[in-house]
Amino acid sequence: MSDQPEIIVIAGPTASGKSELALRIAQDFNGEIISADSMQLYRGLDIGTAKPSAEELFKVKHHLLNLFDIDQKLDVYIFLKLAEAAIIDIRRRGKLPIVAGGTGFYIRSLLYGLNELPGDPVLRAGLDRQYDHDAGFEKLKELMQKLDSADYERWHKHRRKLIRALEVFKLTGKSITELQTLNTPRMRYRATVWSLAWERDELKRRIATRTAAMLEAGWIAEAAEAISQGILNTPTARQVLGYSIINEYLDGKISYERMQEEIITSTWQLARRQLTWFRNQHPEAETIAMPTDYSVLAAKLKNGATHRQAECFLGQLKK
RNA sequence: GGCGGGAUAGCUCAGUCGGUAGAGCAGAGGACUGAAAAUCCUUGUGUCCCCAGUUCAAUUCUGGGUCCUGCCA
Repeated sequence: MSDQPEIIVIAGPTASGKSELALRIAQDFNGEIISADSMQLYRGLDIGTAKPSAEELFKVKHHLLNLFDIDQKLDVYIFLKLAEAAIIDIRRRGKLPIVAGGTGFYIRSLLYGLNELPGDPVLRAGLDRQYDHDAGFEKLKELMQKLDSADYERWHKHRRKLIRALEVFKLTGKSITELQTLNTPRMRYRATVWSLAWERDELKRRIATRTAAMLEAGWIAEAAEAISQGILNTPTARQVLGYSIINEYLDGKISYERMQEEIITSTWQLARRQLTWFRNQHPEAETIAMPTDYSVLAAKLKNGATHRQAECFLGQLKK
């Protein structure tokens, strides 16, 4: 039985049916679910992030849901530490960890680890204050051009990434680009990784249908509440899709139909980025053409040896 | 009915003092190692509404037509 995977990962774009599949697998294989979703980590964004229902939460234990308030700042590293701890916890209790979510960056960091580069929240907060605005960006570029031309070349259009590069440079005296190239990330788990893939138009239809359902389920009231709590000005949670569009509707700037259309469009754009990510960043993943009968997938797991981590590593970073 | 404005990329529109045209959005592809549901990069041939006229040459000028739209009746 040593051939069995240590963890199962179900990835894919939004509205691809990850949660549903994870739930069935968890029930049939004595598992618990770890959400790999940057926004489900927050309390209050239930409908808007399509969190599992109370009933589903009752059936199967879920981890990494509702752990933070909306005004708290999050990042991959925080997720990574929590997810690693959750895996250890679940396995210690003899259960199967099932990671399910659409935040590819988080999933990859869990599977391959993050280079042990230093981070200093206090330093970064200072850098944010100094450079994370249009005026500061110009100064940041000038500074980085002098300090480290490799980082500057790579990131001079991404303010945030340049700030992180500066942070690492200040802590180590070295270029983040250089440090990231030091070792090749390899799979750290014996994992079965599935990437759910739908035919394009079908996924679009699912997104449209689900958006309508979410709005009918009370998303607008939920958003109004989050907005009154200031979500639009929070450091991380303000990036959630939908809420600022709903805000425009609440302000009377756009019609209901327009709001719904814009949400569907943004959701599709998200899905496309996710598809690009899973297509190119996950050599270990097996693509599952949806819809696929659950029985077929369950059989795959029972047969074991579905993981293929041994030969998987991420390609060298391009210069 | 009268007097205007408009008709150009899937959408909103710019432009061509006559040499067959370009932005934003959408769409497509890509990147991504501490904000990732974010951020960024690449990618634009379409009867320039129709017909006739002037011209070497008309989407651009002239005339007629069709369809939108504003104000007055």
